[in-house]
Order: sequence, then C-alpha cells, then structure tokens
Amino acid sequence: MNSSRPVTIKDIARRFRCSPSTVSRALNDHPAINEDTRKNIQEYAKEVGYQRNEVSLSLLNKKTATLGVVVPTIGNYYETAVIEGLHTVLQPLGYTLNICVTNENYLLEKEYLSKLLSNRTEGIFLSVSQETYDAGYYEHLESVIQRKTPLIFIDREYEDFETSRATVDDYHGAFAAVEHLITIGYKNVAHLKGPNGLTVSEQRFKGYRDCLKKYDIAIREELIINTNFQVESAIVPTKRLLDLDSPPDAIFGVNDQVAIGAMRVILDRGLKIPGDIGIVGFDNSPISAYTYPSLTTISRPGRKIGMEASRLFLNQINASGDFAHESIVLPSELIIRESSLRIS
Amino acid sequence: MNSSRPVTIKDIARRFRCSPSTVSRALNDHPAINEDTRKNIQEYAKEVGYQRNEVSLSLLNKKTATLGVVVPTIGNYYETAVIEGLHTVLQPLGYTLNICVTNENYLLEKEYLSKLLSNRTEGIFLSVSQETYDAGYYEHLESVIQRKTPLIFIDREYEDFETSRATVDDYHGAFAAVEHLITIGYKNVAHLKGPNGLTVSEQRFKGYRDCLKKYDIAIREELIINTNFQVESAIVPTKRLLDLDSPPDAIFGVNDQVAIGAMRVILDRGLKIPGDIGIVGFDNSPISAYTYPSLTTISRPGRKIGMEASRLFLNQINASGDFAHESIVLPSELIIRESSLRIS
DNA sequence: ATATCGAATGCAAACGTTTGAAAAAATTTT
DNA sequence: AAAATTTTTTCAAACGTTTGCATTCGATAT
Repeated sequence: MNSSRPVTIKDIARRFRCSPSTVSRALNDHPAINEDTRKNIQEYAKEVGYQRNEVSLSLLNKKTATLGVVVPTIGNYYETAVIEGLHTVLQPLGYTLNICVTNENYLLEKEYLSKLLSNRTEGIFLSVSQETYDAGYYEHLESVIQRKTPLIFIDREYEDFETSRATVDDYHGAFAAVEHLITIGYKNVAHLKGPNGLTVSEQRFKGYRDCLKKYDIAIREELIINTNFQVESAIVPTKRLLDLDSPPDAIFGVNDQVAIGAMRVILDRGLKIPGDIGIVGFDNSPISAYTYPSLTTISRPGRKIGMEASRLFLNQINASGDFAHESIVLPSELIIRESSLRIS
Repeated sequence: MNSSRPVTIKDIARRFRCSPSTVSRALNDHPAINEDTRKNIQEYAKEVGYQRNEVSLSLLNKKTATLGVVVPTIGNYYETAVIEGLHTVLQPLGYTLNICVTNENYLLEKEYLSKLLSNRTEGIFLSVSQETYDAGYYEHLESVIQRKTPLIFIDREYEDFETSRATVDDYHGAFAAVEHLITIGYKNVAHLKGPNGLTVSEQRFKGYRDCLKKYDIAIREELIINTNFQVESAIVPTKRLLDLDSPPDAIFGVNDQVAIGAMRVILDRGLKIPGDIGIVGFDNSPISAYTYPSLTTISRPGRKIGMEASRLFLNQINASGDFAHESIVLPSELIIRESSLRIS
C-alpha cells in the first residue's frame, strides 16, 4: 500500500506521446522546445507533483552534492557550532551535509566512512573518535585518501596525517588561561584534564604545563586528574583535589562542563569562588556567561572553524594541479568573568 | 587533477576478461560462481580498493536507506538526544540519517524537504520551524504526503495534520512543575514563556494556566513574558518581573536555559533561591543538576522520543494495508532539586 | 517543383549495478 | 563417442535522466 511509484519523465512522455528527451528539455527550459509544449509539460508536471530523481542524476553526472560530517558527538556546544559554520558556507552552494555521529566508537566511524564513500560523498569533514585515537587506527582513512575524496580534519586530528585541517589553538588558549590565574595571584593551579591521547586534551595540558614552567612553578602530578569532558566526570576528581593536604587554589578545567562541575563541588564545600578558589574553563559555551558565578573561559570559535574548514574543502576541489594541504589554526581568546576575578 | 575515477565492476571485468555479471556475482558470493574466479576477483577488488557504487544501486532498487531528520536547531540538549535515539534504533538497520537544520527558517525547511524527496529519502522526521509554525504554512508538507513518504512529527507539530507523531507530554509536565511550586508554598508563580504559536510553548503555558486555575489563583498577565528559549532571552524579562510592584516569588521557565538565565538575574539582585524565589525549568539538561543551586526541572525523554519515532516509522513502512497513524505521548517527570526546595 | 533552411523532436548511449534466462563449457553417464 | 547433466559464464534489460547528433516537418527561397 505504501509508496506509490513517483512520477517519472517517462510517465509524462507517455502522457504527451513524446519522447523523454523532449520532456527533460521542456522541464529544463531548453530553448529548442516549442513554447506550447514546454508550458503544457511544465503545467502537467507540477500538477502530478513530478520531482526529478536526483539519484539518477548523481549516477549520470558522478556528482552527489553531498558532504559527510563525521563527529564523535553533537552533544556539546562546540560541535554544533562547527556544523553551523559548515552549513553557513556550504548550504548556499547546494551541498547537503550528512552528519554522522560516532559516539567515540571506532567501528562506527569506520562504517560511516565506508558508507560515505560508497554513497559517493564529495568530501568528508572528520573529527576522529576517541577509540580511533587511542588505538592509533588510521587504515580506515586510507580508502578516503586513495579515492582522493577531500578529507578535512576538524578539531581532533592525527598530527602526522597528510590532509588539510582547521583547528583551534588549544595550546595558547590553555596557556593564557593558566597565565591569567597565575598573574591574578593564584599559586597552586590544578588541571582537570581531558581523556589521554586526544590532541585537544594534550595540547591544553601542554599549555598548562608550559605556563607553570614559565613561572617556575613545579608541576604537582596530584593536581592533574583526568575527566571525560562531561560535567559528571568532574565531580569525583574535584573532591579528590579538595581533599589533598595541600589543595589547589585554582582549577583549570579542560572545558566549561568540567569547570562547572568543579564549581559545584567547591561551592558545596562552602568555599568561595573566586575568593578561595579560582576557576577557568574552555569553550565559552553560551551557559558559561550565566552560571553563578559566571565562568572565566577561553573562547573557541566553532562557527569560524566550520567556515574555515569549508573554505579548505572548496580550495581543494577547485585546485588546479598545484594543490597543497593547508593547516588553519584559529586563535582562542581569554574571556575573563567572575570565577577568576579575585580582588587581590 | 582531483578525484581519480573510482574503480567499477566494469574495470574489474575488463581486467579478468569476463562479464560484469560475473564480477558482480563473485563479489556477492553468488553460489554459481567458480571458487577460483570468486577468490581472484575478490582479492583484486580489495587490492584496488573497489567500493560498490550505492548510487547506482539506489537507482536500481529504488531504495536509498536514507532518512531525513529536519529540526530547527541542534544546539539544545533535547534535539541531540532525539537524534541519538533515532540513531540507536535506525543505524543498526542500515539507515543513514540525513540531519537538516532549518534555523527556524521556513524557506530552508521547504528547500530541505524538497531536496530530501528528490533524493528519494525513505522517511522524514520533522520538527517544524518557528517561522513555519507562525505563518501556518503547510503546503510544503503536501508533497511529502502525496509521495507517501512516511512523515513523523517529533516535538513541534501541527495538531490537525494527519501523520504519526511522538511528543512529550508538555502539558502535564508543566502542570506538575507549577503544582510543585504551589504545594511547597509559593504564591505568585511567573512564567517565562516560549515563543507564541509553538505547540511546546503553548502546551506548557496551558499547563501553567490550568494549574493556577485549579488552585484558584488569578492569572496575572504581567507575570507571563515571552522568551526565545535561549539563556540570554531570559535576562530582560526576569528583570522586568523583579521590578514589578508585586514581584513573583517563583518562576517557571519554559526550559532549563531560560530558568538558568533567570536564576542568574535573581542572584545578582541579592535574592535567595529557593528562599526568596523558587525556580523550575524544563528539559532536565545535563547541566541542570550542577548549577548552583541545582535546578528543579521536568525530564523530557528525548532519547526515548527518538526511539519511539523510529518505531512509528518502522510500523508505517511494514504496514500491510490497514495502517493507521499513531500518536505517542511520553510522560514527563518532575525532578526536584534545590532551586525550589524552600523549607517552609 | 525542388532545394534550403530553421525549428522541433526523437534516437541512442551513458552512468554502475543486479538478475532471470539463455548459452557455453566442463563433467558425467550411457 | 555421443548424449545427458551439471557447472559456469554471458546477454540483455532495467532503474531515471541528460545530451550530442540525427531526423522529421513545415515553411521559405530559388
């Protein structure tokens, strides 16, 4: 009962006792078609709700106007901002975005990539999943390369992989965050780190570490605890930090979620923010401006990343022979709010 | 220079001096193919990275295994949870989700729907955009119906439209929220309402209104102010509420974002939550458990909605003649936290 | 009346794959 | 060695659309 066969050009041709070619030309306003014929056919097509089968066109032209966006999650502000940026540039050019969520799962990522290639996707924007990263897998990317489908890394990447990429300067952002805490007078800065192995985690950690070094502050391993980016994952680590004999007087969270979780624990202990403990997050998610206290954070221009990534893709497909991969690194910016503003 | 033509079955056939049929059968493990032939062909195919062209298959079988998900935004927790739910059920069945974000824009919604149909999408999950709703447009849905492509409403819907739908019981959720505030002793409950016209906004508003009625509390128009669901949009309205001669002693926000924005303004004024003012949100977004104070809210099972919507879709395509549209309304649940827990 | 021209339409191939039926090749049975 | 049988392969059509080239059909010019 379902799905009555869609009207095709052939159906219309039969109806008008003419050839499919004529119908096709009529519908596309080809000049060599009689005005009356054209009008009749177009009217009838509209009446019966004809809609051209893009699948057949894709096959004919080897163009699908579809792009894949493969990300570990769309639950956070950053990813959705990136997608919005991609969308802003690419939708007007007629591209459809096929958004694939891997849930940090390597097998799913692999399957999606394979599927995208099978569907003749014209380009892929990828932020690799955690599992993929952990295991160092990258064979599944080879087929993408082999097929010369443009592959653009966004956010999470393999540093030694030969493609274009658009990322945020996590290192200097983290550095600035910690430097801000230190200049304002905090002495013992802890770090709620992201999962090991991911570039974002490691770059931010490196920024943290190098900043302490710059100010000749010894790194205390017990002040560095892992989280998984989720707000819940900050709870126990923060408690552990506060229970130390010599607890930190500031915390740099790998992202806003984690920072907000930490704030909650700190406030529950009756400590003051920023009075007793200063907090800085990362991402500048919309909520960070409205927490209590509001959260000092590092802006992370997701929308811009999406737009830059789009540009990289467009460059690549328009390249005439002399194409070289490009790496865009956008600066991140310190946004000072209440959670770190101790009047010293 | 870009995109070396992908290897086709014909290429392989030429290489083995056999027909495309043989190659096709060999690759699909057809029993009527000689074991050696099969092995040779499969090996070679793997070697040259053959990947079957799903576009041609789609054309042949009139099956694309693609579903459209058209939503106004993916920036909020709820939408991403719904998508996750859809994904959970449909991905294992081989479906690809094509996620389209309309940004509340009618024209974009229309374009996406048309594109999805042209691409022979096998089903569409739709949460209509605000513009669409405001203007009462629905002609663009006619072509979907005409083509008998299953259309499932998620979240935002037209009440008098003949399709399946899976929604959350906004009305009773809102009712429970307000009743909770009243039973705990709050007398003047304000409502930060969502945009006019949207079912979600109106249902929640109705729940608010009817609950007040039940407790014989007069509705004060000045306690009802519109927002656009964003945290920022709650700031000015909340200030206006607090500036009233007789300000409210509780606020029911149309969602958690708005409630969090309101909390911020209230705390800035030096008022206590829940002591002076009680707050309830809606959505049970992950952050709501970790704000300070934590936010009483109404859970909204987005994941379940996605899974139910999937079920509705599957029912529809498997229906044998006697198919009737179904409306699923999932209950929402009051989650009591600090922001409303005044010890009376 | 025939050649010439222009306008309108049709033919056929192509895109990559699958599949029922027919054909060819290899094997077994008489 | 011929016939019967089985195994393996090929043929051809189909999905819906576009497009260069050929064809048809009037009309105009010779």
